[in-house]
Amino acid sequence: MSLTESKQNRHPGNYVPKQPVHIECSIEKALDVIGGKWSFLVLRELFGGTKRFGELQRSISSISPKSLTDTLRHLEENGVLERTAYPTVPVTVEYTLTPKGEDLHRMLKEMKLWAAKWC
Amino acid sequence: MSLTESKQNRHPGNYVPKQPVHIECSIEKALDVIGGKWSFLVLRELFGGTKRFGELQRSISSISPKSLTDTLRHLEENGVLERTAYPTVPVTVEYTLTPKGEDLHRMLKEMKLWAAKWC
DNA sequence: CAGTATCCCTCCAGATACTG
DNA sequence: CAGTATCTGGAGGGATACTG
Repeated sequence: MSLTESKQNRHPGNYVPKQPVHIECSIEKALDVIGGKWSFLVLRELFGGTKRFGELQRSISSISPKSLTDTLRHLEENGVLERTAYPTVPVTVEYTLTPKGEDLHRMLKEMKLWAAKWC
Repeated sequence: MSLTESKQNRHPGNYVPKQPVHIECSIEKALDVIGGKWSFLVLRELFGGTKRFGELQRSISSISPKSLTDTLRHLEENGVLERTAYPTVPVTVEYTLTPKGEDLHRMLKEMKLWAAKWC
């Protein structure tokens, strides 16, 4: 599945659905949030606490900066994480899960349980 | 996300990962099963009981036969559904969830709960 | 009925290079 | 450091026609 986003396109060339799709708020929405190729890997890292861009890039084997940015942006737009920039030199940026993001934990846990049982 | 499959390629041109990927048996595996564009829509139908190819095609808005076949095959390979063909004329084919497939229900339910709470 | 077989084309992932 | 800008191949999905 691919990721979708709102009409106003902040990200040239990425995450634009073929046709604007009305996402009914249910499984489809949940899958939109975690279904991306990298989403749950980023989330997994953030469950361990606040992380910086570089940290994420290093801990997620060879994700390109573009893919990481796209994924982070998509998660941010869906309100599961928060981006905070500190005006240091050079810039410092931190990513933290929101309560909505933390709450994904139960969902992910069910997935692990299912896989553990059947695979 | 896209779907992945085993090395022996039964489906020309579809569901072939760019590089063969070792799927660790966890969230990744669960996402591989339900993460496809059509997978959970097919599953949703089958939770309501056994269905035939044509029924699925009609109830899932305008899915092409090719995509439906691909999705069903992928779900079958992952052991979440079973295909049964009856030698009638014309052919009758039924798709039914396996226990492994039925058990996806808890997972899907968690997704709905999350979405209901936060969206 | 339940699929294959093709063609075709979109469009996104990943690589690379660059920058405030 | 934390990203953009740009280019590209090829998967993956639709449309259509056909068949056991």
